[in-house]
Amino acid sequence: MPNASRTRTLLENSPFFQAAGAAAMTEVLRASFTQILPRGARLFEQGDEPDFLHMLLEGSVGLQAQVEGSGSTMVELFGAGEVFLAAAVVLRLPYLATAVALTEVRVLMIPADAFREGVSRSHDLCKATTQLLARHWRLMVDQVVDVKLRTAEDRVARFLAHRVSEEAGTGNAAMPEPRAAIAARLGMTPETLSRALATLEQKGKLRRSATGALVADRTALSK
Amino acid sequence: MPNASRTRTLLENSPFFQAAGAAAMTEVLRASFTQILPRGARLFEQGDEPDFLHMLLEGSVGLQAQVEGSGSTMVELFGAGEVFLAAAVVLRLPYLATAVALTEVRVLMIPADAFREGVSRSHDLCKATTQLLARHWRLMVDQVVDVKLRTAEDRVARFLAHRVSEEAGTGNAAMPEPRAAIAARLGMTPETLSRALATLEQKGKLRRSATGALVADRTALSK
DNA sequence: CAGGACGATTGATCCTGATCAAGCAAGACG
DNA sequence: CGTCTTGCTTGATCAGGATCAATCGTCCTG
Repeated sequence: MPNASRTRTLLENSPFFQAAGAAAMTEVLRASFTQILPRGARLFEQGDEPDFLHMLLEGSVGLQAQVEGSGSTMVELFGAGEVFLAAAVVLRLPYLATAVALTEVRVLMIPADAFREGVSRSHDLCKATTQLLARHWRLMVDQVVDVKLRTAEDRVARFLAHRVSEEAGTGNAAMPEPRAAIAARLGMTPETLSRALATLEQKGKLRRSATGALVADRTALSK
Repeated sequence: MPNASRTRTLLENSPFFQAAGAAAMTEVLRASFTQILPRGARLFEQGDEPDFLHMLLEGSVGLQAQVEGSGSTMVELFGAGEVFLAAAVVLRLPYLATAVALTEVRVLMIPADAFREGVSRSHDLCKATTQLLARHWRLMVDQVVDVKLRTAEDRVARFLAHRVSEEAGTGNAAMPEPRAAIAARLGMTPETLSRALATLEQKGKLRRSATGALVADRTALSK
């Protein structure tokens, strides 16, 4: 399938597009364009004024926050179909984090002005934005609970279980992004992540396929 | 000042009310009422279907999330003027956390139906909601960064600095909520909070007034 | 094919903050 | 007015995960 039509399918099936409705979206999309970036590229930097709202069409992007003198973490990972950093765009406030391409990515760039105008003009688009932000808020709540309450091994198990449930069918947990990024998202070092994976494998909750991909027993993982 | 008019003032000055505009708000407020609850009361429970959007008029409320077998944390603290749990109301999804009154509170109860209808009818109210959610998302991002990257003592210092800056004028950091709640919000035990406060005091970044209230040197705290 | 370079894994040790356990101050109540 | 409760503080010990360090495997490149 060529890129153009795959983009359209992905777009139209995304929850955000669904909620906003085709009418409002085509308007906003008129000003948008797609871009392909290699692993390691930065979509924007912490502190920048937001010029674009992004929708990830393919690949994986990490939101990396750095703190003077204390290193950096991955605040969130986004996969294909996700629209991100609506918060900064809506508030016209500098990004709190840098967006890094963790794999090669194809990303739809929606100019911030066009988006804000769309939100102003279209009530449906505004409502869709509200739902998007509400969902994202809840994801962050989940993460806070995870980091504060669960052990490193638990967090890894839950992360894998979540990945498995996204990958409909096969009990396969894809981890296309570098270990260091996943570890940072989970609030641990790569060493700890590695050990947790080893432990889970040893407990039989996980095994490696011939290709090295992780195959998980979902029911075993969630407990 | 009697409660009724104080309520009106607080309401009209809140960022949410400002953004939504008086017209849309009066409509929504028609169905609302205020309630006074003692410390320890629960406004709603984790898992409940949201029946109300809440606006805190006085006092302090904590969002407490509990995890089977791993205890519970305070995900967020809300003070007077804050509107909370718009996310659950917007999505019609069960609350992820329990709301506990950490002091005696006066709270405006906005029926979820009335609010959702208001958002559907009024584009301004919808825009105000996106701004509210965007702000709340950023608060959670801040917290994730804090918990993952900073030491307990740093988090306490930053928390105090923030409280001081809210308390315009006097370098006074109010802590009306129980220590255990603050500690949980900061991702530590009450013991660790206590020790951190002692250390900051000893470093001269903090002192106690005659009444026992904490007085902080803001510039010293932030570094 | 040798030589790096980089990411993941494994091993040894250390440190922050949790846990367990007393003390202590202040209000509640018979 | 004593005692009981509750919340905060202080002390001693423990453990989960970080850090430091070495090894391994894979890919890249000359």
